[in-house]
Amino acid sequence: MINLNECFKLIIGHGMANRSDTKTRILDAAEKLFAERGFSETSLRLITSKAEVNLASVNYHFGSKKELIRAVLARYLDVFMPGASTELTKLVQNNENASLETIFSALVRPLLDLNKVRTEGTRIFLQLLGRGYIESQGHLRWFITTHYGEHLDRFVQVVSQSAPHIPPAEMFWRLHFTLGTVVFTMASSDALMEIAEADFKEQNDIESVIRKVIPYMAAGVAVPVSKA
Amino acid sequence: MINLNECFKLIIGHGMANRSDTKTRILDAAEKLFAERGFSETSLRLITSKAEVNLASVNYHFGSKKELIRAVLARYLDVFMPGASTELTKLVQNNENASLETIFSALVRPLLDLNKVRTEGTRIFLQLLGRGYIESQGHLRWFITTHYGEHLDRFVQVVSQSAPHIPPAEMFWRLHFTLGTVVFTMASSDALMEIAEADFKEQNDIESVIRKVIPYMAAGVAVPVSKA
DNA sequence: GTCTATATATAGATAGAC
DNA sequence: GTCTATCTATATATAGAC
Repeated sequence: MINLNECFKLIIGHGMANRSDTKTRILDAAEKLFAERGFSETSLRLITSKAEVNLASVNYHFGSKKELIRAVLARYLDVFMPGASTELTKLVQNNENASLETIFSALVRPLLDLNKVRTEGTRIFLQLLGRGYIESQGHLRWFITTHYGEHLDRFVQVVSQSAPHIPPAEMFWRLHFTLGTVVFTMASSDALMEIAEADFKEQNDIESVIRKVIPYMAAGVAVPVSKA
Repeated sequence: MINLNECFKLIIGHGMANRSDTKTRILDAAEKLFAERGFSETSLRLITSKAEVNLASVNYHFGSKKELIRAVLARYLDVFMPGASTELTKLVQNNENASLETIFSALVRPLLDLNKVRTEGTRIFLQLLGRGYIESQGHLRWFITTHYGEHLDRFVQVVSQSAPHIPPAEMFWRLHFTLGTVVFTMASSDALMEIAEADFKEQNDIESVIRKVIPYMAAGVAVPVSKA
């Protein structure tokens, strides 16, 4: 008498989980929960129960919760960052003086491509990014800037070139205002879409929200510095 | 032989703490820690040890941590909200068609007045607001909208009137983008000011950051709606 | 690799003496 | 009103059998 589980093991190899592998199941469950509830409000217990894997497997595969968080984000950043850089390069080649709105819009395609990688990928990624910048006291900021710094620098460079009337120090502030805008919007996007639906009968998805926020941010970044 | 503590009790009444009263000491310690570290990262143990009061006194005076959080915010909102409404009223009386930048700027004085109420009051209040909107899953949002809804409605009304080319649904989104901008900026203001100092030798305080962010937000809210 | 069981830490909240 | 001591819940992390 052998049970179903043992039967699978015989077919696909010993020690290999039947369904998709445990590591992936953890990442998939974790990213959804992190995006919805935030990092500190999501326990490993909740993750492993949703993933239908053992509690101890998180530490086996990732070492700690912090490293799991980084792994969840890395899976997206490794796709998005090179994609974004490619788009920026194409843009600069074709159009020396692209507008800010064009530059921001160039990031939309790489963002939406994340939906091909995983269901609701775009929404989840942006919410994760939001949570990450807001919640974590440094370790994610550090992780992102050290691992993807060259892409970020490239972005800053292209934006600065497109708005040469903004001095570097002012641009620093405005890009952080922009980060705040997008990060907060994405972290609360579910709630905001619900309200927009209830109060204005507006149907939105993550793309339409992105399209709304781009003009706002582009106008803010480029507004002339007041002389006061 | 009586000690100093007993002596104070004899003078100012029994059961009354000598220093400022326990409730206030808790509020003062809590608001600093909440602003710096966020709500869920701040334990009652940390608060009471900084306040030099007993752990149990939080529950005695406030009932729960959630209620303490609300009390901390209420102490500021009760000053700020009426002040802001007064400024808006004055503005509308003097100037039917005030610009968005003027409207936002009208809130600066009530904000800075919080520095008179308590040391670093402005910074702490804005950081708390940022943390509150970002962290809490509803209970603070609910508290703010139900207790201060009329002031918020008034603000929305004045802004909408100043940008009549923006339809209400679009204004809803843009005001939330604005909320995100200010809230994220304030929650990370300490880090941003440090970086600006290190990288650009720029000395900033909370007022100068507010002055920087206003033109950004005003431009974003008023930018014409794209026809796409 | 995966499981059970547990170590260890820390949280919010409360009972009851004073 | 304030204290000590403790309850209860929940967290991350790990040891060791399989």
